[in-house]
Formats: sequence, C-alpha cells, structure tokens
Amino acid sequence: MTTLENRPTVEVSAESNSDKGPGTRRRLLDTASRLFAGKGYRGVSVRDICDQACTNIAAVNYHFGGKDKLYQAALAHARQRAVTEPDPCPPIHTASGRLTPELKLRRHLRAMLGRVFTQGPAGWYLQMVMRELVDPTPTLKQTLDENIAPHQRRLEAILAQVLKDDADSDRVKDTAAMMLGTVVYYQNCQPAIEHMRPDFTFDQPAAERITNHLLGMVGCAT
Amino acid sequence: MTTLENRPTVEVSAESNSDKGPGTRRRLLDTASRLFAGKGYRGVSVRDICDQACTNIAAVNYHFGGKDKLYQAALAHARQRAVTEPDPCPPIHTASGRLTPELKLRRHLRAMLGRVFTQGPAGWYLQMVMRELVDPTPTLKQTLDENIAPHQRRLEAILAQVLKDDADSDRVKDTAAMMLGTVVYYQNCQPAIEHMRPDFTFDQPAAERITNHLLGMVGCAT
DNA sequence: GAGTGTCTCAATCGCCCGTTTCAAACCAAC
DNA sequence: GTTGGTTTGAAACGGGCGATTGAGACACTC
Repeated sequence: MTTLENRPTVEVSAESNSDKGPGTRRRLLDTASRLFAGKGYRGVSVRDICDQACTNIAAVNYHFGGKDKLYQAALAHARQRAVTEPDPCPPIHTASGRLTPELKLRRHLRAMLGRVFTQGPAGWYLQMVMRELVDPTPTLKQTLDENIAPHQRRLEAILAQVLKDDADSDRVKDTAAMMLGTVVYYQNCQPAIEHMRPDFTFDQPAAERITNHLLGMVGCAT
Repeated sequence: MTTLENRPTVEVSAESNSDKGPGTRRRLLDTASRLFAGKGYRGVSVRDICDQACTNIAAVNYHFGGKDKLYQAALAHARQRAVTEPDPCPPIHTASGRLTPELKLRRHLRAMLGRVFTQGPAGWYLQMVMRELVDPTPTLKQTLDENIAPHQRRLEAILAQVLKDDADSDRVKDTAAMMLGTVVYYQNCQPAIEHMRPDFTFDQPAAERITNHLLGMVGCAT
C-alpha cells in the first residue's frame, strides 16, 4: 500500500514535469489558495479544487492527507508566495530612510487593503486569513496565533505611537479592531458591497482612498 | 395529501396549545432565529433546529416549505420581535425633544452595537442580517434591499449632516462602510476576538465604549 | 361512532461531501 | 526487459444534508 509516508519528503517535485506544466502538488496548492481565498474553507469542495487543478480527487489525500491538511499547506504556500510576488502597493521611501509612525501606519494599512483588493497570488494569503476570521476552521486558534495576532500586535504598537497612548489601552485596541474590521468587511462582504454601491470598484485607487480615510480617522494628515 | 396550501393562512396557531407551550410553528421560528443569528444560514442544519425546537424534521417542510423559506420567515419573525422586545440600549432624550445629528448618530450606532452585543431575542434580527453579509444566501439581494440598504442610507444621511458633506460623497460612504464594517466585525469574528483579546467582554458597557470610540472618529465629542 | 381536516412521527429518498480502494500507468534502476 | 517504488484514475464507501413519504394521532363536526 502506498500511503502518505512514502511521498517524497522534500518538494523536489515542485517543477518536475516540464512538459505537463507544474506538478500536481503545485497545481493543487495554487488552485486551493485561490479558491479558499475567494470562498473560504467551507465554501470550496475538494472536487472544485481538483476540477480546476485538472487532477483527480484522490490526489488531495495522496499528496496532503485530507482537505484540512491541504488547507494548511495552501496557507503556508500562499504566505510564501506573498513575499515572492511583487507587492501590489507602492513602497514608501523617505529621505532619511527612517519611517515616522504615521508612515508606518500608512504602509501597514496600504499593504493590507492593497492585498485584499488584488486578484492575483499576492493577495491570496491575506484573503485566506481574513476569511478564516469569519468562517473559522478547526485550526482557527493556530491560524490566529501564527498569522493574525503578530500582525495585529504590530498594528497596535504603531497605533500606540501615533496616538501617543499605551499599546494595551482600550483606545488603541479599539482603533486597531476598527481598522481590522474595515479590512475584514471589504474582504468578506464584497457581494453585498457590490450590490449596495454599484459604483464601487475593488482596485488599487480605492485601496489608496480608504487608506487615506482610515489615516484621517486617527488624525494623520493625508 | 396534506400540503403547504392547507395550513392555516393566518397565524391563529401562534399560542394555540396552552398546555404544551408555544405551537410548533412558533418554536421553530424562535429556535431558527436564535441559531441562524449565531451561526448563519449554512452553519445551521434543519436537524439542529428541530432538535432544539423539540419537533420533527418534517415540521420544517410542513409549516414553511423548506429551509430557505424557514430562514425568510425567521428573519421576518426576528424583525417583528426586535420592535416588540425591550431595547437593550437606553434611549436618548433631550430637553427640546429634537435630536442633533450627533445624537442621531450616537443612537444609531448604539442601537446596532447594543443589539449585536445582546444574547436575547432583541438582537437576533440584526445578528441574522450581519451574518447574511459575510455568508450570503440565495436571497442576499432581497435581504440587502429590504433590511440593510435602508438602514445604511439612513446612516449615510446622518453622517452627511455630521460631516457637513454630501450624502453621495466618497467620504460619507467610506465612513458609513467603516462603521458598518466595525459592527460586522464584532458580530462575525467573535471567536477570533475572544482568542486575541481574552479580556474583551461582549456586553453593553463595551457597546457603549465602542460607540463613543466611533463617534470620536468623526469628531463628535463623547 | 363515522367522517374530515390538521398536525406529528419514524423512516426513507436522492444528493453532495470528504475519504478510501485498488488497479493501471508511469518511471528510474538494474 | 524486468523490477519495484511512485503517481494517477475511475469507482465506490460512509455520512450528513434537505426533502419526502405514508401511516398514525389528534381535534372537531355531524
């Protein structure tokens, strides 16, 4: 019997078959990341993924050992791609090379909204994480600890500087929650937003405008 | 054959059996509202509802004609209860009886957050609507048009007064989206919030504090 | 008591889901 | 060419889902 333990321990097979495109494992990871980012864990079936990845249903269990393991692998894969792919939002430069707290905050918010408003692989990681918040999987706590909590603590640290307050104060934490909530809203309520604001477009100019709007909320000049 | 068309056209059976408590139809509506408000449409099965309502699975199809019809009926039922049940947030009175735009905004936000942070039937309606935003059902557009869009337009009208801007401006709409997004976040990300902020409590004082925080964001004195 | 319409119940249907099976195809090593 | 491990494919399994069935219980009328 050929089980999960017999598969290659290192991902040598990432680009093995040059004539058939990326290997099955890689195709599954890309397709799963894209679909999970768009519809969440419960909203995607392994049949959907395998159909779009042009492979058989059994491949999921062979290569990953189940839908949940595929999800975790896709999350890690998407995170890796997020640092490899070109950043959808322009970087911020200053003459001195040091960023003020206000500019750090702008970069943080702009990066989040820019990735939420991105179609390609660069946005999949953050979109998957945002989906997890409103559609928790059994691995919610792990995902939170490893992928969201550090991010949010960093946001709170920046906000503490901007607001000149303690990082543990309710004011800082409520402000951070408002900002995360706004991003979660634009990510997870897209069908509703499109229906209520037909003229709204999920593009980078909108991300820039909303970033400025959120910055204005905490008194940063735009 | 006894079909849906043969059931009583008027809700005479609302409290028919005095010895067995509320009738099956009423028990189903209450249980469905509570469960849908907590877990959304896809997160609740008709078996869950019927178990907790102490009735048979067939009752759903007999009284309502399907899970989707039960959902719509539960939404209307919860909306009716929301105006009957005591308001979880204290009303606002002024000497003149007229509310300033700032007080209107406070009442609007406080009512939303107060209902999201409420356990009982008074909160079920708004909680169901907020769930619908992130977990759309086939009737999303109808729910939006009838239950959310008017609410949001009213919020935008108030914000236009407070911000002294046009109700159709991006600034007003982005601000309204930020506020709705914050409420959606506190409603739909409760497991994540409880894990990231263990000291956070979903009670009325928290609703009051977040209301003040949001009001401060648009320059209203708290 | 017979008849009738209303409601409930256990059982079952068909469907989609994630998972498993097992034979066939593939491929490098000898 | 043969061998043996690796990967793929079609089919099926068990389970939960929403929906349906048909018999029975109940209340009411005549």
